[in-house]
Amino acid sequence: MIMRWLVSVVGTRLEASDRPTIQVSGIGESSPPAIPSDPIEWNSANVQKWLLWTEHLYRLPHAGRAFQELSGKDLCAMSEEHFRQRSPQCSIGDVKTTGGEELWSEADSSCSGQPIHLWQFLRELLLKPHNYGRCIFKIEDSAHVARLWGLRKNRPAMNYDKLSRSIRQYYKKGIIRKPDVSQRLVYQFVHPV
DNA sequence: AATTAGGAATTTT
DNA sequence: AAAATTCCTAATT
Repeated sequence: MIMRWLVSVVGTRLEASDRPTIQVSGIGESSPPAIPSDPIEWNSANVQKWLLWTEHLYRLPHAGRAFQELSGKDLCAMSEEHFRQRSPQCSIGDVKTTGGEELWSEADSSCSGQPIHLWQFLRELLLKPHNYGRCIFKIEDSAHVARLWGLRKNRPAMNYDKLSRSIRQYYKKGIIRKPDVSQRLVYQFVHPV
């Protein structure tokens, strides 16, 4: 549950059809350190590491300390109420219940107020559950990504030439950079240490 | 031929 | 005013 909440705050999942467009590469995975891909298998140390890292990277409210001794299994099983109880500051995600199934209202950038930023959009594309912590990515189909971005921004003339220029504006700001071994179409989110 | 890197002007929010 | 877009030149892969 909390996992789903974090994902919903942090970004949306990719549609299955869009998956091949942006692909996380296996190069230089620095953080977070080797953690089982399935949260269910995490021990409390793993949970702690992941929470702190995620909070830091995505500037979430600091709630990690409230979940100190929890295992991954506990964390995944945690309900919204339990979560609020532990961490009153974080009551962002709205939950709607439909026939027992909880649906997280989109707390992602597409409906929360201000215009979406390019880096947020890219992050959304990257934030599939299995991609926790991977932040070096390769754009497999630049034209496709540009098209999607143009759709999201209502900018039909968008192309990779322009999209990449916008990404380059992030170099100075320290949001995205080229990885140490620069490769075509490969970028890296700068994660705070 | 496609991608990268920035400068610079302009537009959008 | 910040973030993106548009357009462009030059260099690199």
